[in-house]
Amino acid sequence: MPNKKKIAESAISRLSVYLRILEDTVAAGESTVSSQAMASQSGTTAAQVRKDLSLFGSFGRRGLGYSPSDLVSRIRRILGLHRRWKIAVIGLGRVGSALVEHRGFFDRGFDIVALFDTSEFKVGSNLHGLQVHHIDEISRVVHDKKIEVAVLTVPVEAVPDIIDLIRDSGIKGVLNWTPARLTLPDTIEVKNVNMVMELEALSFKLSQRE
Amino acid sequence: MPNKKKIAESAISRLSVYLRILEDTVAAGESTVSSQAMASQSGTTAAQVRKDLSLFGSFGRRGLGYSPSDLVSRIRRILGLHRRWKIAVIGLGRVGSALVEHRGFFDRGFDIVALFDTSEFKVGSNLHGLQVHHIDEISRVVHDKKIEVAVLTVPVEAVPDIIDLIRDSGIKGVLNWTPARLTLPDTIEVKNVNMVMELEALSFKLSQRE
DNA sequence: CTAGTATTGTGAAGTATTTCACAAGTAAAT
DNA sequence: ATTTACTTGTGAAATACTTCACAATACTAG
Ligand SMILES: NC(=O)c1ccc[n+]([C@@H]2O[C@H](COP(=O)([O-])OP(=O)(O)OC[C@H]3O[C@@H](n4cnc5c(N)ncnc54)[C@H](O)[C@@H]3O)[C@@H](O)[C@H]2O)c1
Ligand SMILES: NC(=O)c1ccc[n+]([C@@H]2O[C@H](COP(=O)([O-])OP(=O)(O)OC[C@H]3O[C@@H](n4cnc5c(N)ncnc54)[C@H](O)[C@@H]3O)[C@@H](O)[C@H]2O)c1
Repeated sequence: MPNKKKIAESAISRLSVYLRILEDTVAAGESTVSSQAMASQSGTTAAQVRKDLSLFGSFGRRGLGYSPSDLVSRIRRILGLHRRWKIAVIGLGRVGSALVEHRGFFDRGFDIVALFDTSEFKVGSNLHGLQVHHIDEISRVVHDKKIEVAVLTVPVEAVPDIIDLIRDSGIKGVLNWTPARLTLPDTIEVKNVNMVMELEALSFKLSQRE
Repeated sequence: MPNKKKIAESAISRLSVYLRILEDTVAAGESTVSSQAMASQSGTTAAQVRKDLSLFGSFGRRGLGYSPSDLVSRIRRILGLHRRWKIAVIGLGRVGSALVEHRGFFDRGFDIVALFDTSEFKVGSNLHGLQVHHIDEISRVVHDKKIEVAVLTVPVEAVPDIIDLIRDSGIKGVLNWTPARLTLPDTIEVKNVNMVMELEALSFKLSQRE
């Protein structure tokens, strides 16, 4: 909440990386860590690390370095991870159900608390201890459970059918697994996970090598 | 192969987006498309579209626009998609098997042709018509089948056990689903898919809103 | 043939991001 | 006390990326 200065996307993803490194550093019992140490473990430069941190404050001590445990809480707070987030998964096919069963999200502060589908075989059933709701109930459930983020893992063809429901559900952010380009108001943050685009970027880089 | 000029990562992912839009344009039977039309469908600006394309050549006609079908083949070739790619999946758990059964990769030029695991229940069995090999066979299979890319979907704890095998297997690129930071020579391209980092970026943006 | 409208390709200008480089702070050794 | 070895924080410089703006080209209408 201090400043609404524009922060680069790239700086944010580096902070995520630093956070993991620092958690390892804390676990290893180290009491200080230098920007150089963070840089070499994250594949960037010491100057970049210091600049990234300095966007949010002065967290280190000259001559000494940073306190890993202090920095962990600083970065958690910067990234909004000092609280837990409630997530809904929409579409419980192969990807959706893999996500629901994955404990890695819970471990990092993200609680999957509601599931939605349309299939008559799935609605009403239980998955990993959670009841599957019909997508038409999304507004009510999002409101009741105070859900903020939806992970969208429906077939791309289903997107037009549900985009309005999502828009009006009160959801604040979407992690979109479908290859569709979602049209949502910019009051809703959208992040896309697109495996094919990643493979295409690999293809480009490998092709360039000749 | 024309120029090895450095091309921004961001430009490449936009080209992937343009490609999808152009395929739709072709399917809709349009015979021309303007940079403005591509821009509005992809959420960028007409100048950006033209600049991105001009990094690789002059593909349009002044006053007229571009030929969608011509541009599709141009971009396919730029991205290295004028040929098919052979992919191996390493780790056939929830995520790995979801990927294997997904036809979206095949549809866009990526053939999953080999599977690896260590579990005695999986090695030797069949998945989606493919035999599961033991990871120790990776070098032989990669060589025999001329595989270039591996998708890594093993538990993060297994990464140290297999990183050397991957390094020496002849694989040219890795799509890494694990949260581990892979240490591979830079003759091997690595792309990371990290769901938690995406959620953290969402968390940051939603937190900034207050 | 001319006027009017559309649209590309691209240097130049404008922003954004990364890297440099150094003053300033810390501690240990002597 | 002074020297030496480290290390941060941050303006300034360098690089990278995006946007601007306009000459060049194409077509249609009159
Ligand atoms: N499987 C993969 O490896 C993979 C990889 C990358 C991207 N994706 C994308 O992820 C998405 C899901 O893929 P999948 O393989 O899990 O698909 P899937 O077909 O296995 O599952 C889709 C699920 O969505 C449900 N569904 C259908 N219409 C719905 C609606 N209107 N509302 C709510 N739920 C609905 C279905 O009942 C089903 O349970 C697709 O868009 C796919 O392109 C998949
Ligand atoms: N499940 C998810 O939603 C999800 C989401 C994001 C990232 N991930 C990551 O993807 C990876 C896989 O996740 P998952 O949920 O599919 O795990 P999983 O436990 O379901 O499957 C892992 C598979 O890897 C195999 N394996 C173990 N050691 C191996 C080795 N040395 N060589 C080859 N195969 C080996 C196992 O036999 C198993 O089949 C993990 O690193 C996880 O953090 C998973």
